[in-house]
Order: sequence, then C-alpha cells, then structure tokens
Amino acid sequence: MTNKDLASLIYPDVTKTIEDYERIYPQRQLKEGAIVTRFAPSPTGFVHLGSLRTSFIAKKVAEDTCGIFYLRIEDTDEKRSIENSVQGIIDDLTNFNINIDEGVTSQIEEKGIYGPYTQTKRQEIYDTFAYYLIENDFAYPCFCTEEELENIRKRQEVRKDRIGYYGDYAKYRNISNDEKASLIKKNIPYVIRLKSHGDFEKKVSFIDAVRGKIEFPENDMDTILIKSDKIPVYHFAHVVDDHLMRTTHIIRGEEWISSTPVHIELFNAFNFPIPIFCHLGLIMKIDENGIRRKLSKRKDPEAAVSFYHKEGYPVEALKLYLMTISNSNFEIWMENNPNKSINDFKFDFKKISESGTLFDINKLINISKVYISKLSANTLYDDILLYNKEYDKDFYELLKNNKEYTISLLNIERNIPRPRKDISCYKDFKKELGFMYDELFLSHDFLLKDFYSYEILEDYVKNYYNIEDDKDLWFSKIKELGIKYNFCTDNKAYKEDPSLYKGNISSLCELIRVAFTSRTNTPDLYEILKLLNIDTINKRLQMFKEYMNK
RNA sequence: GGCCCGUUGGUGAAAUGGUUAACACACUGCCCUCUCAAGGCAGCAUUCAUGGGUUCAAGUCCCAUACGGGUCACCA
Repeated sequence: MTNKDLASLIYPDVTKTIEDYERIYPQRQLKEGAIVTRFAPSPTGFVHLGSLRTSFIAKKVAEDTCGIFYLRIEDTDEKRSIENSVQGIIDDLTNFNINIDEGVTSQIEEKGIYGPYTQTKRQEIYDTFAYYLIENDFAYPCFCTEEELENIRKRQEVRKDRIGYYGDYAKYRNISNDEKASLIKKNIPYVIRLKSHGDFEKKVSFIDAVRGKIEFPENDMDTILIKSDKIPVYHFAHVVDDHLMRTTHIIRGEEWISSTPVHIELFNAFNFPIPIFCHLGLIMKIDENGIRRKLSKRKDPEAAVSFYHKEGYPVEALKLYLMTISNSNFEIWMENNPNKSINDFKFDFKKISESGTLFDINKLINISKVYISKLSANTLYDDILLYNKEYDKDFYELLKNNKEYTISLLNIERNIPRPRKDISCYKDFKKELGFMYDELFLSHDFLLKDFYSYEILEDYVKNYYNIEDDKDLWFSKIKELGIKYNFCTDNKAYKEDPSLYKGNISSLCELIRVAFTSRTNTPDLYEILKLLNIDTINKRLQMFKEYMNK
C-alpha cells in the first residue's frame, strides 16, 4: 500500500490538491514592503491586555506599510471555546479602535477573499493539506493510547532521555502502511502525527524580528498535527492558514518561540516560504509574594481589556501606553513631535524590548492625565457623556441636561499652556467634580476646624461676594474680609508666629471652599464660585449653617 | 530534567568598546500658590545579576554560574 492509498483511506473525501488552494488564494497584490498580519485569538473569553498589545502592534505595522490586518478565530479546541465570545473579542477591538481589514466581523459574518477566517469552517482545507503530508511521507497515523504514551514517558524519565514522541520511541512511525490501514479499518482511534525528518544533533536557526537570530536543535518530535476527531492542532492550522492567508509577519507572544522549529519544519514540508516571526515579550506583574509573573486574566482585573473601558481610560491613552512599552523610542518621539498622532509614528521591530515588561498603572495614569488635559472641553464632555451612558445612567442624564454648565466646568484651567491634570479617566470626573451638581451635593462631609464659622461666611456672601467681580477684585475682597476677622494676609508673617492669627488667607479660602464644595481641594475657587451662581451659594450657605449647628 | 529566551534604579528604558550611566514615570524635599493639579529647583544606580577572561579601555565582546520567564498536551 502506497502513502497515497493510505492518505485516501484516511481522507476519502479529499478531491482538491494543495496546488488548487494556491490558486484559490493567490498572492496578494500589495505594494512593495506591505506587511500582512493577523490577530488570531481563541474564543476563550475576553481579550487580554497582552493580546490587545499584540493586535495593536500587528494593526500598526500593517497600516504603516499599506498592508493588511485581519482577524482569524482559532476555535479548534471545543472544550475551551466559550459561546458568544467572538462577539466579545470584536467588541473589545472595536472599543479600542482596532479595525480589521478583513476576517471575522461578527459572530456569524466575515469579509475578505482569503476565508473562511474561522478555523472550524476550514475543515476541507485542513483535510487536503493533511492528505498531502501523508502522501509525501511527512505524516502518519498513530494509534497510541494514553497509557502507551504514559509508559513511553516513564521509560524516558528512567533513562533520563528527552521527553516526547520521537525516534525509536515513535512506536507507529515505522509500521507498514498495510498494518496502519488494517488498524484504521478496525476503527482503532488515531491521530495524525508529523513524521519528523529533523535531527536533534543539527541546528536550525531563524531570524526573529525582535531578537535577531535564534538557534535551536532541529525538531525531531513527531508532534500531533491532527486530533482523533480530525480537527487540527495549532501548529498545523497556523502553518496552513498563515500561508494561505498570505501572512508575512507572525506577531505573537514569546511563549511560541520554543515551538517555532516545528512550524519551520512544516513550512518546509509544504514548500512554503517561511514568514517573519516576531515574538513579543509578555506583560508581567509582581504578585503578592513579590514574584514576577504573567498578567493573569483570572487573578488580575487589569489583565482584561474591558477593565480599561469600564474605568474610562481613553482609548488613545491606552494606545499611547502600549506604544511606549512596545517601542522604546516612542516616548522621545512624542516629546519631539507634540502635535503629531500615534499614526505618524513609524513602528520599528528592532525597538521592541526583548524582556517581559512589568505593567505600570502609574505610567498609564500619567499618560492618560496628560492626554485628557489636552482635550478640548467639548470633546471631553462628549467622551464623559458617552462613558456614563454606558456605566452610570443617572449621571448621564444629569450631564445631558446640563451640557453648557458641564462644558464650562471642564473649561476651568484647561485652555492654557499648562492645563490642569487631575482627571486620569472618565470615571474620575464624577468623583472629582460631582459636587458641582446639586443632585450630588447632598450633605457636607468634612471635619470641622476651629476657624470654620458661619458668621464669617455669611458676612462674605452678603457683603463681599459679587459674581461680577473680576479675579483680582474678588481676591482683594477676600483679603479685606481676612483682615477683618484676623486672618493673616502675609504668609511669611504668619509662619513666624501663627498663634497671633486665626489663620492665614489659605485658611479663609479653605472655609469658603469647604462650605460651597464640601471639599478641601478643588479647581480654581474663583471660577468655581462663579459657575455655582449666587442661588446655589445661598442654598449651600444655609446647608453649611445646619451642618455647623449639628 | 532537556531545550530556548531574558537580566541596566521602585517602573519603563537610553547608551558605534572610549570622559561624571540619557530621558520619562513614581517617590522624597524645598520654592511658588487660595487648596489641589500644574510649574520651578534639588535629591534618588559609588555602578549595569555574580564571577572570571579578552582589551590601553567593557553595561557593551567571550566563558561559566545564579536568578526570572517560556516550552516539552489529542490547549492555544
């Protein structure tokens, strides 16, 4: 029995050849240097920050070179697949403005001529390519049971041999095709394994776009390519799909480095050109025990991309953060090009850090604060509105009904050379400035200090405050009031002997601030009072009185 | 255990083999200021995981060791 007979026995329905598929999925007609990349997640839940970074980089390099970025769903493991999670992945990408050129676009739809882009829909293709491998002596059926494999492993442990299915340990590698055929006809379950032609004593090397040359012993493991249910494993599907979809750069996590020799052996077996591999370092975190480990979707809320959406970090800010940890020259480039966007930056594989990066929320917060501080009040209003529409309906209504007021509020200390940086995410807005809305200013909640006095405050509102005053006049009146009640207007004098005074001007301002905002720190007090309006001020004055008398 | 990748301050990191190891974030102190944010100034690695070697000269090249990570599934 020939290899071809065996292949036909296993795959009786295969009618096409791999050459047919070469014609069905022709070379892409793209301009010189165009890079084709993909994001190929398993539908096991939502997108991990590390995956977001991978897809972001993949998208970026495709865009930079007028190439293609597509989404492929790797759902070959039924056990791990979670229903409807494809939509979750698409939503996460959409939320972060990572738009795909082709591939899966919804739970049921896709676009592009290199599809299907969902692996479980590509069975016919995989069958054909597996047929080819068997026919050409690169693969064979293996009938090992779990127990047999376990025994092999135990023997290898005793002999201190390398663990795995290879060489003389590969029990079914060299039995005749007739024997294989008869086992198949007896309905003995089997998998298809690679028939490795590699030699562990020899070296293969490949150029990794991030790390440069990486050298390995050749692969000599007869790894499983096709599971007993005829569904391929990653190694096989990756090689077939990425070739047929004409991917030029395989951008993936560094956990794949070790299996790259298997992939190279497969590319060679099919006579496919070998794409460029780009293995990215992982995003890490220091856990409670001080140990550096991969950011985990289960244990770390910040691992899930949806977390950033819920907190209200601007998409752009997260992108800026991902870019600063991905390309080491990005931050300096930004500094030198303050008016350019991330799209103008040319991504460079050589500037990717080789080691795993510790996730740094402080850096993200800072980037986000700077980003938000540069937004116009109108844009920020829209963003905050949109955020609350999804996460805080009541506040959303409040913001919607007070548009002009909110924009004025957001404008305080904004359109100036050194704008205020107190908001790091949209969620912060309510926390920081909610007191500006009567609906949220329900009660005073602060510790009373000796110099807090209703009388002074009443005097201030009745006799010193005028909404028409400009800022200088406003402040000189506060000073006047201060002198009347023995608040020191000279900071140096006050520092010399505080006991002579009730407090200094800061103290007086604190009293006013606390009474009308219930906070000890707010944006510019003059602007705040002006915006609050005299009615609100009087209302809060009464509330303050009640609070003092409690 | 085998194989592979990595290791510069609290964090991200820069540095054709060549003076005092950039910069950013964080932190600390001071100044300014009605508070906070911002801003200004200053501080923060006696040294690039450790030990050898090559060299007039090493963070940079070589070797060994240590540590961290990955991988060795009918998971991806």
